[in-house]
Amino acid sequence: MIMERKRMDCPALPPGWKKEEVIRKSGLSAGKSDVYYYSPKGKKFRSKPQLSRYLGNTVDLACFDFRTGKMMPSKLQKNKQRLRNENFSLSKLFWEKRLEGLRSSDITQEVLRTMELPRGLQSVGPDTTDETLLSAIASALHMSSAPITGQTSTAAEKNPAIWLNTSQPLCKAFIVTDEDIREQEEKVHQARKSLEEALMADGLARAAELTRDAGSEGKASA
Amino acid sequence: MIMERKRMDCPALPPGWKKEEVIRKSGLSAGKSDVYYYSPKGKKFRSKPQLSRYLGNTVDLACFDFRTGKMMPSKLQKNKQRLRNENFSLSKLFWEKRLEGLRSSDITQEVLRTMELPRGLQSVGPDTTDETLLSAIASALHMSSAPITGQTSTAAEKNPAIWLNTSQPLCKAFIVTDEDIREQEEKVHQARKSLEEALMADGLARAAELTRDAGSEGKASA
DNA sequence: CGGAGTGATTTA
DNA sequence: TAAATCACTCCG
Repeated sequence: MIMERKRMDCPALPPGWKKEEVIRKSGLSAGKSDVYYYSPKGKKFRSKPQLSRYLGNTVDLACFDFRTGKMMPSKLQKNKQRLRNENFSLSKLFWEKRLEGLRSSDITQEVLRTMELPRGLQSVGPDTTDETLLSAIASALHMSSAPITGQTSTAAEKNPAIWLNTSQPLCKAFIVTDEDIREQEEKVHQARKSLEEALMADGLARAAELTRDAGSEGKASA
Repeated sequence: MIMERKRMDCPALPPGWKKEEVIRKSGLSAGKSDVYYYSPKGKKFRSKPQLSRYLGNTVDLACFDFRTGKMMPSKLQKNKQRLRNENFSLSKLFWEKRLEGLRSSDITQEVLRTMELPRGLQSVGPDTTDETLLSAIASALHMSSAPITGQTSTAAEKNPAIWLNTSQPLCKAFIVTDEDIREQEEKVHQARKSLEEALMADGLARAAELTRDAGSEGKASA
């Protein structure tokens, strides 16, 4: 029988980290449980994102199952799917960002240079030849203008990578209407906003986490 | 741009019911939307089955389209077709379920005997007569036929185990239709699962608590 | 512990 | 496959 409510060593994490499971005793969720982790210094973590932010890339939590405290290779699959989608979004953001850059260098570009980027974004960023830019434009247009070609490419929508990697049927996407242009402008606007928010949020989160850590540890050691 | 996140009157439902549509803002399903309904008293409903269970026979939702909030006569056909097929083996399911209940009950009894139980549960556990089994079935049925007794137990809906603590007015639940039985088949299954989980969890929690207490007292008296 | 928001699973 | 339902996470 498992001992709940006790801080257990967690082999999947670095030495000194503990895991605790607390059963809810009443309310609608009676019987459900909450899982917490404690750093070697005693800081309490209540969620995987929180843990992730703290550990950064010192530990890869991609396969880490927060509830069980174990590495679950099976999760990798699902994460891959997720990553793919994230790459997708990031690709979109990145290229829309590029387009925007053609018109004006902007605040967001500044931000990008001055802070660490999400992994997915970095991997997309490096190649900036005209050819890839063109593909990206076509791709971006395609994604938001299915009606133009009459296509309904579910695959492309969910996995733009297939469009980004193919050198081919993008020409069709250039049959564009005014409305599509307007639509795209809105997309760019929203994308910029989203990106800024995401980056800001991430940066702030890290800062906040670190600040709190300092606070907690201060208390703990006091 | 449409204003989402606003509770709209829903003419297809009784007066006072509201409908809300919320767009998912992030994650894999970003852009998709969820539809919720709110009863006149403000209770939130997240799916048609949930709504159905609550409204029961007071409102016929056969043609009700949950997403749009409107009556769609076209839906009726499919429902009738499906029901006819299922009626085929309904009584059989019911009795199979009853037999299965005997077995399942025994399994749970094992659990009950091997660990300490919350006070309310103890009174239920030891007794294995047909009477308690009947009560259990009635209780379970009751959960899916709130309209019959006019009761609305949020707690019961979310955590069936809570019903084990109530001793009563289950007899009314036996005014049941074939469809109710079919639905119940699934309910019973889920309820049993939840119950076992809840008992296990609760038992473990108590055991842990006792262990800890014993430990503390030991230290204290030492 | 609650509950909104999102992931995971089931259904049509 | 997508839509509908259900389950869970995560933070207040």
